[in-house]
Amino acid sequence: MDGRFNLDNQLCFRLYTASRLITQAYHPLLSQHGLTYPQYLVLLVLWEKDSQPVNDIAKRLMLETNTVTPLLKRMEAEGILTRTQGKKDARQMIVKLTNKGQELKEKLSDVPETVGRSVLCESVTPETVPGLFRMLDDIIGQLKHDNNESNG
Amino acid sequence: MDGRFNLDNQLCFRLYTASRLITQAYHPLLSQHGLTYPQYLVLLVLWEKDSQPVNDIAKRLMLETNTVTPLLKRMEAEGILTRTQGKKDARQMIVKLTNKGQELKEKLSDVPETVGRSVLCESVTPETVPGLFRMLDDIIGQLKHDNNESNG
DNA sequence: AGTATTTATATCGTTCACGATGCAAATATA
DNA sequence: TATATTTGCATCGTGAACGATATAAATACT
Repeated sequence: MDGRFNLDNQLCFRLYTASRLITQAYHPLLSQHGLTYPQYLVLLVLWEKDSQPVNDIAKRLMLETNTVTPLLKRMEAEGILTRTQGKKDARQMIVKLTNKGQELKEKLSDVPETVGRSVLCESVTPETVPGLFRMLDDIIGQLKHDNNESNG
Repeated sequence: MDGRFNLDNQLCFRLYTASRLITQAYHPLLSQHGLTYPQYLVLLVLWEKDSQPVNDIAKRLMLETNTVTPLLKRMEAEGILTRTQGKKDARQMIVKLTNKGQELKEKLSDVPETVGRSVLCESVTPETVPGLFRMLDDIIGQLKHDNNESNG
């Protein structure tokens, strides 16, 4: 009768599950290089633009600095990047890839395609993906706005 | 040139972000009742069908028992449910809602609608949601299959 | 200049996720 | 019936996420 509480009707559960499972799909590809999925996301950001303060990385990933800081420290301990105090602004920590971090770009070059292929199916095709992206981007934009509003 | 590594091209990042943000949207609604989002998912499962072994709950949520067990223990400590050894099979722990757990169903009755409204936007409407569900279900089905295969 | 506020980052505590592993009960096989 | 395998759940260790809070540097204000 009242399907409000039905798990199968929940958008969030689908997003939560899809996110977990696709992260699991990345796992074998990343773990052989000692990386986790969130660490891979940091690399994507730094490959795009090297030498950024913690805050810019966090904003790009829509994460808090209290999530990103320990993550960066682990990556620093692995020799993937360096964290140095900013010169203009001594509060900032500038994050910069090491050679090892830059070399990972080549080593992981087939990851996007491999994972991309693994999600293609009847309803998810090169034709339908833009529509899916649009909906997810809209949801993200909406929620980012709402969540910020309710905090102040 | 080569957009393979562009964060904006990544499906997983969108799913990961959308999942996090929508979970954050649940937070104020759930935390006033002392619940987390994964705990709310357990309640959805038990409201659907009370008195289930740990394994059935884990399978329904597509989680491992080593994730679900501590979660259930915390909920037991809160007096939301009970865990009792199965009679037919002494290995099973049967999870059953307490009165408090059943009463939460009424107290949380407006949560699905509230969260549902908060994600509606131009491209996500009652008309387009079934298509979105279809794609997410396909992705989940695909990855569940793949991930199980690669383990054995 | 001196004080208040904001900003950038970090620390702490709690709760997931999950790989690896352990253990006891149930089941299959010899 | 004895032994091997499978199954259901739990424990342990690690790495996120994130709310709350702390701290120091930068900025605004008086």
